[in-house]
Amino acid sequence: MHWADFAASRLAQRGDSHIIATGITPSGHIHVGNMREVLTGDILRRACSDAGMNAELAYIADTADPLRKVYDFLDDSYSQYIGHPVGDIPAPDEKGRPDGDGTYADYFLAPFLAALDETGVECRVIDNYQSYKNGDFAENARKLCDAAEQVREIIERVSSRELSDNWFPYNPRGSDGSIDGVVITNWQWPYVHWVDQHGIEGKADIRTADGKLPWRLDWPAKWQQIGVTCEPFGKDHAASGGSYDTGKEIAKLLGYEAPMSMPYEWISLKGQGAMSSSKGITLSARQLLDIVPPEIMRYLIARTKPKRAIDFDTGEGLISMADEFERLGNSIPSLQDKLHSEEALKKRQRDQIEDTLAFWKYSQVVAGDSTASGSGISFSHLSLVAQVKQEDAEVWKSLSQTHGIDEKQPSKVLQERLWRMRNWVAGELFPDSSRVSIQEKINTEWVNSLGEDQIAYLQKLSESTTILENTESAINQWIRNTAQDCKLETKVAFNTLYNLYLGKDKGPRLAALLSALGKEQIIAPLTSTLNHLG
RNA sequence: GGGCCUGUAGCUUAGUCAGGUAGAGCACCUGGCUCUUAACCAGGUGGCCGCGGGUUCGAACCCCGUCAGGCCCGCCA
Repeated sequence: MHWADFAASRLAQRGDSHIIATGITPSGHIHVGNMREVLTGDILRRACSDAGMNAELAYIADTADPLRKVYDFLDDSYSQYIGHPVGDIPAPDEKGRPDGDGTYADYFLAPFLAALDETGVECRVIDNYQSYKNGDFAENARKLCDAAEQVREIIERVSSRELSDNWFPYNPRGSDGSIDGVVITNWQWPYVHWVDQHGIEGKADIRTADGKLPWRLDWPAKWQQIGVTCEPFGKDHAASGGSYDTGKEIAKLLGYEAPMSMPYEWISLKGQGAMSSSKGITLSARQLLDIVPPEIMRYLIARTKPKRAIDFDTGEGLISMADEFERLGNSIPSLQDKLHSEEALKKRQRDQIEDTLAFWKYSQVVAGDSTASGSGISFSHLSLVAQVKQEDAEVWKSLSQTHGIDEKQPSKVLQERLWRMRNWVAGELFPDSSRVSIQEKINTEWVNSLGEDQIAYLQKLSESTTILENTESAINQWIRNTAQDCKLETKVAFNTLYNLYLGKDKGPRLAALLSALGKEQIIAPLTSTLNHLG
């Protein structure tokens, strides 16, 4: 059974209506790791719907969280905003100065939400800072402040850590707007009285956004307010004594049963380590979707159990995963037939087929549409054609010859695949091993190792270039017919030509490659090789 | 120091909760396609299931220990 269906079946035992929550603090570029959280939630939501339950995904933007530090991508002038809610401070401009349009939170949130939309994630966005302003936290904040000693006991016991004497279940903002270094002097509904690091005194109304609950309390308070029944979260929260453990007890204090947990592992970038904004190891959701088709991003998450770490390879690994996805799409009908046929399947086989079908189902950008995501063209082939053909029209023409697509009206999926492929090929993430590079110089060692029959073949090719037309089919005929004339095995002929042009034993469709090169470039290596042989 | 997660073929992994001959995909090899070999189709090679012990008729799975990687038990998410 697919992990999402399994989780849905456990949720079904709790009730038939569910709110799955997910959220992050928009303190910087929102990266692929965060994408896993949201996609995990979205796939679970679909699984619940498929199982006949009502299910909604709530995306909580933690905009009330304070700016922790001046990140590398920010100008030093941001130091004045440390401790201020990210939903309340200005966005950075292109130089990282706090002079951009809109809020800091929106600046990072907007592209991420757009990326979610592209990936087929359906969610209700909840702005946490706004929730504080609306007074949504008032009741829970009151209960927690009234039960301050009990709350302290829970956190100290469960996390086995000692809280400072002046710890209080509410962090008000001081006279400069920062929550850092503010000490509580008194609590009387609805005011928390404080003295800040400048020695200035004041009071915060907990029915407003004059401050916020500390994270370990903010979380369970939100569960209760929103009615969260399940939440995927990073493995850090899941560790014993971590925020989920304390959250469970705090929720009980608030008279609410904690949501079902769903811990997930990190995504790291292959060869670079864990995603970390501060170390500069990061791939934002936007950067990702500029090269990875959304259905393939979904596939990555859907096929991997949440507890398993993902080492994301944006190079060769992406090509092979995308090819796998394409093959999977082609095999769906036969898998379905196999599952429904009378043929006796072992349980293991059946499970495996069911899982595979689920991978495909949950990868679809449009839920329920099981045909739209396949493009019919493998990634590896598309990468080649995209490199060889500069004009899109030429790509469609080539694909119509090789794969029978409609040259005039390529599918939308395919068009999007191509622009992403072009972005990828143009950037640094594209793997060198898949780059097509024509040999600049002839490899004399290789030339000297050529057999008589191969030399005769090259000779014959060279003699017949004058009448050669620069089309794929003409070039293909030229290669094959000449080989036949020389009584050279086709296999050897191709091997020889791959070595001549690419310096490799194998390669992409040679006729396609050569026709894109142009006649002069076809002839030059032939001539220089024959000259070398004298 | 205390706790949690992960370790299965060269790579990605299923199976661990409910013990019953270790299953896939990629790569590789072979064959097929009077279209090419990085396209497509069929078949094949490849596993002391991290390691050591225990329970059992029987262990990848349960128990104890051990090694390796990651995470939490400060702030913050």
